[in-house]
Amino acid sequence: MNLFADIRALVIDSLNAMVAAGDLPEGLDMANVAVEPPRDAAHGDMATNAAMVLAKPAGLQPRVIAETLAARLAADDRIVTAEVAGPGFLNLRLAPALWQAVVNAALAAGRDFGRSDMGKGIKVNVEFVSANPTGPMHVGHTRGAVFGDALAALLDFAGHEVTREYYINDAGAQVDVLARSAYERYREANGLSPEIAEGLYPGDYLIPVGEALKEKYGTTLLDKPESVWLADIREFATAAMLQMIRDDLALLGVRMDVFSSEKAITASGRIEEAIETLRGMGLIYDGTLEPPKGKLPEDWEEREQTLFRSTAHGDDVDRPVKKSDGSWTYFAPDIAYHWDKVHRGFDQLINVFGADHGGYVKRLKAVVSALSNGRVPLDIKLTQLVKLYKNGEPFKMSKRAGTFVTLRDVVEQAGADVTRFVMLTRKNDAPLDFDFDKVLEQSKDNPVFYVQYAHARVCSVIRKATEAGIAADDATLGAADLTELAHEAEIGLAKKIAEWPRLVEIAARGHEPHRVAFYLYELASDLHAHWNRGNEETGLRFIQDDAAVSQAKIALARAAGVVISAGLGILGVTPAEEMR
RNA sequence: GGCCCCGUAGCUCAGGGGAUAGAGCGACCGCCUCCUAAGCGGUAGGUCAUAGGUUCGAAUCCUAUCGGGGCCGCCA
Repeated sequence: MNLFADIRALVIDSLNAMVAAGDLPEGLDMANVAVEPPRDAAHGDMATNAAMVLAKPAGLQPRVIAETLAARLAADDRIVTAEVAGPGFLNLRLAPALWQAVVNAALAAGRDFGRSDMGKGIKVNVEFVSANPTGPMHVGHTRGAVFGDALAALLDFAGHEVTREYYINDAGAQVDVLARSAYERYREANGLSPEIAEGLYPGDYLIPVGEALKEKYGTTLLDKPESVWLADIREFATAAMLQMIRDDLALLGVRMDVFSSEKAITASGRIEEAIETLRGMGLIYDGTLEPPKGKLPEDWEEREQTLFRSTAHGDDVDRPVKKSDGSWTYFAPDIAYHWDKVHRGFDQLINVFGADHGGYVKRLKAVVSALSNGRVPLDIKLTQLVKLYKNGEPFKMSKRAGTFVTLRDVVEQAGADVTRFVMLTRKNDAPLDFDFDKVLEQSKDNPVFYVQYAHARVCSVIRKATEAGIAADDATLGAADLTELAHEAEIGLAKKIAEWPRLVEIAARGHEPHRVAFYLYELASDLHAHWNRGNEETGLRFIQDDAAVSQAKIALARAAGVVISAGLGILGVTPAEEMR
């Protein structure tokens, strides 16, 4: 049940009736007609811009349209008043029964309240994390993991068919470096001193891998040339790293549906297929690139390479797919991988990358555009840096030094719920400060706590009522007579609840899970405020002497709790039943 | 040099064509005999970086400029 959608439908019907009656010309585009909550609640419950949007194409004064529309809307028994205001806004007041019905709908649907079918039949692939399998996940990966997982959950809630996917970069030079690093740890496990040369991965996490290699190979690989052991150790170490990454993701409650391997795609011949397909479109050619403007690299020299004409699909320059020695660039398997995704029948692709991959956005969009003939949109969400603070001091992370702060460090200190919520209370493209001290604070300064507390209060009311002998189970609350729920403060809370289905669609459409977090904060705030009004006006308390009246009021609280629970579910945060 | 993101209250940030631009923190003043005061109410605080443009209407869209960050052919 989406009350805003219902009323918009009523407005559109009324406009069509006006067309039929000759009050409006035919053929008007009503796509921009919106029904939304007014900025100022004093204006009414909902406002529509219909008259202003249609005035110009209809060749009429906005107020003329608004007056006629108002008269028609007022005839519907759901509309109490329809007033023309300002330049042509139409402010609507709705019958209290509609808001009460929202409470009923929330109780009937439970955590499914707000689910949408806007994504029905749309297959979406959300690729996220895709960290190199060369070490544990760090803080930056954590943000991408949380964002991608919440976005996937949001799209699912909005009715899409969602696949969570991880692309394993297990074919490039970095996994050779991993193999060499692991080999040194293998030597170490055999009592030799490791030589962690410059450029190898120095982290301790490879020590157990070295020991496992000793278990498997004993001393047989010692003092053998790299050509003997590289491939085997690479495979072994990559598998170990991937398992570590899966464990890290599990700490956050993130589970992937599909792991795609760069190595497998390369071996499958997909690269050649994809490049030939592009060549058939005239988008592959041999040529040379202009040197980058500004600071010229010292060793710049012109070389002929195989290039992808990405400029034909919106990129700024064409991009090399082959190095001058004829081997593939990193971009080539990416082309094959995205071609593979298109071929798997997805209708929309979403990639979540760190902001340092910003330079790849245009060329990947060009690839997907070319290979899907423009059918499949690719949205790339870049997550900005996370700055960690503790005791007022910034935490540094440096993968090279082996001293970077890992996902595990963060989750063990802050907990998965807190980590997830905090990382979602910011737009993906804004930098994020993560202060361990603030994030663990139990006060209203901490949004995680604040929202959790609101949910716990609802649970508390239900417990108290039950103890007092008032049935407050969902079935009873769902059947409660809500006509008692008429106070302006109670209707106000119901209105906030009514915004939830609309919020879900807006957030899903924009691929913006942070909107859920902000909405939950607002809803929690409304609930806390309403709770405190009970101090002054005892008639607003949830538990009253009369059981039936109590049940109506508790139903309202429970409806808010249901929405908080559903929203936290999307964010991957457990709703607290009590605070400790 | 080019491309991408950002610039909104003292601070951290929402809002991203619509009415008088919001929240939290910090400051100040109030609220517990009462379902959790782990909370609530109020006051103060703004040339929405700047300058043009589009529009009935711009913090929001476009252009330019300034400031911050990121990226920029054989690294992944």
